[in-house]
Amino acid sequence: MSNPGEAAPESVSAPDDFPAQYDPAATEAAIYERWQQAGCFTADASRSNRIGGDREPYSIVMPPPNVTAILHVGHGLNGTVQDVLVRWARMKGRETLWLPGTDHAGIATQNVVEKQLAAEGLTRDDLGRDKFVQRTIAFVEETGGTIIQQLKSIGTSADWSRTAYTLSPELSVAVREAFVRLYERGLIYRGHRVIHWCPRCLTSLSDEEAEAQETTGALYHISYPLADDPTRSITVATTRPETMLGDVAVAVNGADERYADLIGKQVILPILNLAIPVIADDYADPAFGTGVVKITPAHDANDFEVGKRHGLAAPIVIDMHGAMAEGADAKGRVPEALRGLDRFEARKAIVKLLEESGRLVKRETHQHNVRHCYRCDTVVEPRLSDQWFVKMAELAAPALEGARTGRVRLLPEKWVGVYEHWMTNIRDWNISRQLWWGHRIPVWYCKACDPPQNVIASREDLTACPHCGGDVVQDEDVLDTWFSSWLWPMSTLGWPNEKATDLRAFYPTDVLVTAPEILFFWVARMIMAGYAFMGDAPFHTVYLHGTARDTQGRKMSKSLGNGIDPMDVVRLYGADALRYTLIAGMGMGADVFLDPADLDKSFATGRNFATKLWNIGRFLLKNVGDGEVRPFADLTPGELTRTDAWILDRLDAAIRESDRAIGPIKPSAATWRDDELNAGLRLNEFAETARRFVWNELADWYLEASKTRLLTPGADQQVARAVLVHVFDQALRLLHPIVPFVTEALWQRLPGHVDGTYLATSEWPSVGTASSWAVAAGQFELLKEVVEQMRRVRSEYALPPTKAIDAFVVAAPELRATLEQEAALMTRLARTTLAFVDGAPAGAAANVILSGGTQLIIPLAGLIDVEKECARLNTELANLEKQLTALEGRLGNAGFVDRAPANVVEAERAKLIEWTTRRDLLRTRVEALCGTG
RNA sequence: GGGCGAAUAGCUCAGUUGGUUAGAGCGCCUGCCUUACACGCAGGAUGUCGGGGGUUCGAGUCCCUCUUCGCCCACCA
Repeated sequence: MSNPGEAAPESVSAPDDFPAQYDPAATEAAIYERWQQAGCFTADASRSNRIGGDREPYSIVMPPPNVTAILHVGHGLNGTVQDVLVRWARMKGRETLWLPGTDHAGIATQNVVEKQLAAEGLTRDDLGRDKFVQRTIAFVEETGGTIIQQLKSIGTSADWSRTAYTLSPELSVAVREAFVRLYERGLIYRGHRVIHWCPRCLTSLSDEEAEAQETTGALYHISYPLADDPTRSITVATTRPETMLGDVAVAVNGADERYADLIGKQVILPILNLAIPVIADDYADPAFGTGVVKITPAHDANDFEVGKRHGLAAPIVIDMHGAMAEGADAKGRVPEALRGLDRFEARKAIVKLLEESGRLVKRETHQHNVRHCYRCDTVVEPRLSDQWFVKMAELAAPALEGARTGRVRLLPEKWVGVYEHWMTNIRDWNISRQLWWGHRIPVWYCKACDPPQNVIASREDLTACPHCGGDVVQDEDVLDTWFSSWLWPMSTLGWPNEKATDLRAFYPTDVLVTAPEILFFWVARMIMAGYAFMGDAPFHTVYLHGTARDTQGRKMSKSLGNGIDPMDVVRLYGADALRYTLIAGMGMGADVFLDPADLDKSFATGRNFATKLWNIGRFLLKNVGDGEVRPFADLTPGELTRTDAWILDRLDAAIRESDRAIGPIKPSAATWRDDELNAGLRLNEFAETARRFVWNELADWYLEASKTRLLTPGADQQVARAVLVHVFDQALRLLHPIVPFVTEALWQRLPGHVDGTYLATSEWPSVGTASSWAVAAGQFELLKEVVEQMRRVRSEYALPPTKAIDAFVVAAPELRATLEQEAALMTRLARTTLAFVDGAPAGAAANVILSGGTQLIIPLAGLIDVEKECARLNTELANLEKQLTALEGRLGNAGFVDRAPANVVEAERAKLIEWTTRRDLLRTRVEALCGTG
């Protein structure tokens, strides 16, 4: 993390400041500070071409972490993905805005503060609402900035000048506006029904916040005797016997013949000895349990509906804390002995009472889902109460349509089905919470007026009733946190002020990056809000990334203690190592596996790569120096060597593949075309492409091949210097989105670097005029093949590097001329001298047939095991002949020749010629070396 | 119970509309401290693409089926 007390160094590019070992801790903070001072991440809305500027905008809103959160690997993963996209877009010349912020996180934050109070022996009621809110504000101010600082330390290139907060005055205006508009459209209403209630958090929850968990419970069969004939009884099955105190009926299916004669009769509710009716309702499923279900309207959402259909009362026998109590309509329903008992204790007590009275027929284990509070994991209690709801079907329609038409795409695509399923079966959203921390519901009640005028939703605080001027009181509840989050892409840009510059410049945004867990909580609702309030989707792409897991595949979590603190990784190996490891390890939507017990091993990939880059930089500085370098653009094709052509060709390939892996940056039309729907956002492919280029091509071949040129004064030395600087410069640009710090540090040190310019805001590479390099690049490929084969032979026969060997090359005239020119280079790279001959030398030798029919023969009299070499060659020959037979078969097949695409057939024909030549040569070698037997 | 997805090297995964001898990283084996890098260099091994059937000139890729694992949703008490 940057140390605020320490000024950023003047320059990090002094040549003597190039330590042999890369030290991320020393460089990263300073570089981040300079980016910020230079305003690299600040978006200029006026440049957006949506409001007359000269650039296309690119914007991402950051999923706001909870204001009191501490960075975990999940944030790291999420932030890094976005940062890669944002840095890429910025370098591609888009006016780029990454808008950060935090979420006030109603329940979560309130819980934390209540825990603090509990440690002091206090409850929120002891403080009272105002003091509690003040205390929470103070707590958030004190600790709330931590995650922002942590995000900075991993390189987050967000525009901090626009940092938003879901509970800020500006966003509160948006929340009220959204509420009132929906209320006025009749889409927000107050409902009296059974909702999910957390008896610990003491608030209602939405369906999404009440998470189902598979639980092994018991199904209790209880017999209810008939009122007019105690010898007969009816048996009900229930998982929650404690709720029977609130029973008002038992229901059977009207079509169930077993119970047809009982409908309309009365049964006696055990324990209470209360007569309740037997009713017929389709809700009772004859196939489940006994086919008889007890009806407890106040404590089960389905029973409530049944009760409503039959005009039954809804006695409440469990209070807000989950304890047995006589609530509304429940006079005399909770026996003295059970009052105040926790619901689970009461269950045991009631089961015992039933057992004693012989009413418990049987108890069987039963697998079922029990809902738990997503914040505190307490078993949710269905509770009858008045809550505010949003009618969702109307809002869902355009959001569903948006996904179907390709206005919004979801990646990976498997989530589309999940999204559609949820949208088409959407249920109304309970948005009121009985909390103190959050947006107060903007509704006031007048005692004097009659319905519906007594309920007033207002954008402004009300002190008097607009109808009668009398006293009003505001609704005590607050809104679900997600009611502010769902407006995030609009509210952070200035909505509801539709003239706001940022809103016009940057809405709709581009990509939303988040975890699939909050697809319904947040993403789907944002899309709905976008259509409802702005008439368009808030983004064109939703990228749902995977989860960080330990080596056993368990999700990293605080409670399991298997998490990794990203700050540890930053301290030990640097933010780049963290970022590279995460990006490289994360396939599209796939989870990332890390070992919390072995950080060294887990982050070796990223650490090693950063070190490699650093060392390439050191090599460059040492061999190129910081003297003047010819501009790459001034080089003429004739000056370039085959090696230069090859690396330039590879660079172009790397650029092309990188762009294809990340892009397209946005849909080519208003909606995504079918062939674009699944394109891009393969960040791991991007990482691998860039890595392969820098490491396996630039470092392993170009650098090695250029050493002599760089050390030999003359014109070619200047060409080599120019190409090397150019290619490394381009490579740093390519890698910058993934490993911004080390690339910036190196880029600043490149010869010719202009002070005050930053890689972070420099241009993304574009492909050169590759066609002029293609032939020479192909020649280098052959050279490379020769070197690789000579190395292989050396290794195979365990010939020490000090042992001098000659290799004979037999090649077609034009190839031979080329190879002869590169003899010195090949000799150096393979540590083997070459002789060019017309015929293959006799005697014991290692034999290699290369592409183009070139033969490599390495005489190894006394060193070679002829038998072994013959075996190897014979195997190779046999394989080749098998492949040839198959190939000939394919080409002899009319079906193939007629129906396969022309280019495929063409390629197969070329292959046939190549393979035939190779086979013939191989045969000759086998005969020469091993005899005809 | 409904829906969606996956099964490819020891591990994690690529393999885009069917078309070369199926790839990468990590791990593993061998040899090297070669003047940027041992956090490195060079070389190597490893797959009846879950089983079975089908369509096709051709199937890891398309269809059917079975098996096994995920994920999402759900008011069977």
